[in-house]
Amino acid sequence: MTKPRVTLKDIAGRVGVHPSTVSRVLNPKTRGMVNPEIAATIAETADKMGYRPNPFAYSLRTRRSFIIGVMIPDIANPVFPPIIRGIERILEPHGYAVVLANTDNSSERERVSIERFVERQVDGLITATSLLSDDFLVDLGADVPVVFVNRRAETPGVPSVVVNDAAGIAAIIEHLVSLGHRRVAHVAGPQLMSTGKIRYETFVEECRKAGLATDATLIEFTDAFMEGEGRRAATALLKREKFTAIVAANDLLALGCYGALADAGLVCGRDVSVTGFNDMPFVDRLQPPLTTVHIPLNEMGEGAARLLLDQLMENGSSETTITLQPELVVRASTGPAPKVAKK
Amino acid sequence: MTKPRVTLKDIAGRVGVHPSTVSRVLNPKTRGMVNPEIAATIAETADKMGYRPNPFAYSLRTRRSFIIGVMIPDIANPVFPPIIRGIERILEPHGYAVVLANTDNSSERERVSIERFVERQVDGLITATSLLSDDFLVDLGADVPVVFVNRRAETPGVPSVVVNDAAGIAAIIEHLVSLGHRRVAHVAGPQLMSTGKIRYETFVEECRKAGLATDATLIEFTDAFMEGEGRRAATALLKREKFTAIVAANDLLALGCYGALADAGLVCGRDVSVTGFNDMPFVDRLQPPLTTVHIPLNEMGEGAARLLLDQLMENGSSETTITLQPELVVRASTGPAPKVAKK
DNA sequence: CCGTGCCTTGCAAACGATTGCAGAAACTTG
DNA sequence: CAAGTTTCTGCAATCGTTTGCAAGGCACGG
Repeated sequence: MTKPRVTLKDIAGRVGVHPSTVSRVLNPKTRGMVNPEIAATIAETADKMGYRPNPFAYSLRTRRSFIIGVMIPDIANPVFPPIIRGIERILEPHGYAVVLANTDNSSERERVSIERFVERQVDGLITATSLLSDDFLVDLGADVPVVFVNRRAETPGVPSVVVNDAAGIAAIIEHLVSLGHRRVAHVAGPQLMSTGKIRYETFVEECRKAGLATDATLIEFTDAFMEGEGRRAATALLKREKFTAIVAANDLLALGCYGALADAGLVCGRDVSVTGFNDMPFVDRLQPPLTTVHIPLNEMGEGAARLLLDQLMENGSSETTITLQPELVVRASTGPAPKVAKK
Repeated sequence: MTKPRVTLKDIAGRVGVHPSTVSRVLNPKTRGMVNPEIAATIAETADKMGYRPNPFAYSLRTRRSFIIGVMIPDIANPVFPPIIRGIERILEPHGYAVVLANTDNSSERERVSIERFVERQVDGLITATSLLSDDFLVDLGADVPVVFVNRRAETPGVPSVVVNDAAGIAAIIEHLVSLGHRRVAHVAGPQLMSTGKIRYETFVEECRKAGLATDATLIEFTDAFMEGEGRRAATALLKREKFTAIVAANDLLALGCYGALADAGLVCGRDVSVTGFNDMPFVDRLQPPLTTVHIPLNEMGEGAARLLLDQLMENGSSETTITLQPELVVRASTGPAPKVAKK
């Protein structure tokens, strides 16, 4: 029993004008073209009849879908929901809908997601921590505006919003040094991702500057920013090295470290300190609460959405990269270095 | 430099047939109509030319968008991501894209979200823990199939997937009784939501059956399933009553109870036991780990998607309500009742 | 050899908007 | 008052599909 939708023609018939006139009235940009009196009548009856433009007809004609694709590794990772809400907060008022794609860190799934997006003719793309190289889109022959979030673009000119990873890592090292730690291990993120790479490089650099131990064996790389990998890496480190603290490249990896420490019968924050990165929701409620670097997730989303809008509206977008400042949050997972480095 | 998309006409021109023939070949249902040899040629060149159907033209003609709207309170609430992934796992292989709407528990925002969905001509709707009455859609004059998840429909015939709340609450009470608790408080959910209501009613019923205290003052209602409300409610309870355990209507409320206990200088799990509901991600890592009722979030999403597909395909869908069984998970937030009920 | 029916295929009309173009009416202006 | 200009509105094409209808070709039976 669907009551058929009201169309421009219906309104036109009612008012006694041509559909194109109705179209012009209903489009703010062209409304000025038509006689104000008639325009008022049209607008009124359109309203009265409950007119809703048919998005397909509109999109077919104008090739604008008002859909934005957002590609993330996994919505179940608490880092992403706030980013997404930030994106939606900005985009929704402009009439855009957001379609999500979870890739589970698989570059294959990234490919098909993007292909799906292009098929669906999204007007723009926001992609978080992607594995693919910058030019994945030109390969597809599509010129969809893209914004990276939490991933630095190699190509200059590709807009992205990132945090100052180096500053965050530096703050962590400084904090650990002030607590007396001298041998600090690093559970590094995937080096294919810009965040993983920069955090690792900064870690090495800052340790050197601070005069800390810089043995290569104090570092263990992971394949993915996931808890399981963190656990594996920390276990390996505990097996081969002595240290009093672990700097994990993000919170999820830190969570894995918690597990490894528990397995080893060590108390996190007393025997070994652990730090994370991101300050994702709920890490303040962990056992123990995690010392980490807070990054403004909401603003990252909003920034990405704004950069995208800039491109969509062809405003000579002034800025192309937004860098946000992180902030160290000290909680109970870090404490004074114990006298003797635990094995 | 967008290379213009390949259309049916392009292919037709290349092969030397009419576009409608190409259309028939590319549509599995009508492919049988056309000469197999020609069909093969067409399929091949379509493939070679990289044909991608224009979704707008298709939707305009057929009035199917292949978009499903999913309405939830807040994606940042860890209960929902697994549900959403479940939905997508089922829907995506059928070509459907999912558009999310966060309502922040505002019925006003629910209204506008639904209106947006209808405007966009979604093919179906899945809505989680909605405040609106069952018939919100008929008011809109739209006949979009709907499935409720985690919300019981009042109207019979409206498909929904829910968990057996009563069994969950019963298990909790049984557990608390076995630990020696006699005075148990309840932080009840909003009574406008079916889950809040059923859990509350079952709580009262089970307390009575088990011979526990049933003072009305042992119960405090909340306006929303949110941490802040849980904290407020638990604080109020602590101020006016004696009890040794709190049954919260869900995990978020339980989290609020944690806060209230900490404020009062009480140790959760020793002085006062706390239970939740849902077993959302990360509650096993809380301080202390939360005793709660596990519900299969992924399956809820999958079930909802399947029920929706049933409606979309007009299969005489056999079942209309899926009820999933919950399971008590005992962790450290519950312990033996202390000798003297804490005030 | 012709009528009947099936198998293919093309034609053209939708679906519901947007928009360049042209013409009619109204208004300036000298 | 004529010529030119502006303002408004309608016409019709277009976006890329799908699909009812009709017609051509061919085989077959009588």
